[in-house]
Amino acid sequence: MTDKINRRGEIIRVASQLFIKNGYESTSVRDIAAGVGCTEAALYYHFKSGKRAILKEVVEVLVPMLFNVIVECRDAASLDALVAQYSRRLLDVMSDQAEVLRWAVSEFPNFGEEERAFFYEKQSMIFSHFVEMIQRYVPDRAEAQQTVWIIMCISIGYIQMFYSFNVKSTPYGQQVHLGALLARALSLPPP
Amino acid sequence: MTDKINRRGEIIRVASQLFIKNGYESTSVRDIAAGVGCTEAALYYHFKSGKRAILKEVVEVLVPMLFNVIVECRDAASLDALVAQYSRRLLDVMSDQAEVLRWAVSEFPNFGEEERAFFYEKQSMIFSHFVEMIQRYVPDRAEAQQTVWIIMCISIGYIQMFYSFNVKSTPYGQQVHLGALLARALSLPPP
DNA sequence: GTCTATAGCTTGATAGAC
DNA sequence: GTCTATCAAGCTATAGAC
Repeated sequence: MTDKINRRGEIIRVASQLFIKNGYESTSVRDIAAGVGCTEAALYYHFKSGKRAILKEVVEVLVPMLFNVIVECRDAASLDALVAQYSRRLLDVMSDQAEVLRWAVSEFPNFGEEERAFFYEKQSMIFSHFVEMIQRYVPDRAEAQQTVWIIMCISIGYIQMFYSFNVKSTPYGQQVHLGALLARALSLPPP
Repeated sequence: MTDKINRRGEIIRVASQLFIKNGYESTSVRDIAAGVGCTEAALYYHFKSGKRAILKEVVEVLVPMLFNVIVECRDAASLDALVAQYSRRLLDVMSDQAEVLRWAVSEFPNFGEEERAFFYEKQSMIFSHFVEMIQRYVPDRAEAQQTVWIIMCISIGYIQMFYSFNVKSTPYGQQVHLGALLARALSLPPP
């Protein structure tokens, strides 16, 4: 009810940023406390099991961000339109997306059973949802699944390549366009 | 000339493994010394600038591994054959490749200017080389470049998805085949 | 080249007052 | 709920003997 009602949420928010920026191991409980503007001891009041408990809740905030772009592309008129919309939407949130993806890859080995289970559950939900969306245009289920894998692999690879590694196009090559890559890979007319 | 001639190389070898397994930050100089079988002080004899200097040389060993798979697929008779050969070869070394890729993604933000420059130089060399290989079958340069980007993005995405995250295929779906994904994305006959 | 010893710092976590 | 104070354990790095 007071305006400090959300110390806990604030801790998660600050911790997310720090974990993404510096990694879990390199972020100290002190750093988090400083960011929030309280002492370390106060953190241990809110999260009895300490740093690990904070990670767990951060995962529950960040992992959904990884997959949610997809859901927002319902009601496209065709596969072309869906792919165009998807890649536009993905590029909009790319910087965030790239950070979260890089973080997820880095931190995944440190995840415990619970965090992994949560990740797989979200991934699986989104995959099914995506396949259903694609089946409107590609009725054959196996083919729709393959389409989804291609979109997902290209998206992940593209993000890693051009955002995490910040690869510039080579001297000869103009900027690489995600939409064009996806269109070519799915044999759609170029955007 | 003695059999301890390569203490230095041994340090790099052990450090590479530990950095990949636990990350740079979480690997202590003590861990490396223990793995090598000497004291920390001895490490500081071989690497005057300490842990950081070790990272620099580890990068020079690991980054080339990331890209070298590609080079080994010369002299294929067709694009189909090249892609088939490439994905077979990549799957052979996939575990290593996945580990090194995950490590590179994780550690990239900690790289200094020199390490980044080294990374980009290798990446650029391999990209050019790959484009030339593809141009035997796809003479148009822009199209050959796009082909390479598609192969690279799908490979990276596939590795991250199925090795770094260890995503199992969903209930409905059979195992996802890298070669099939690449063939479909490049409009080649399925393998 | 390799060792022992240690300086000087940061870490995650807790006890106990308010 | 939040604080001060403190802890043991860990860290990188160096000095100096052999």
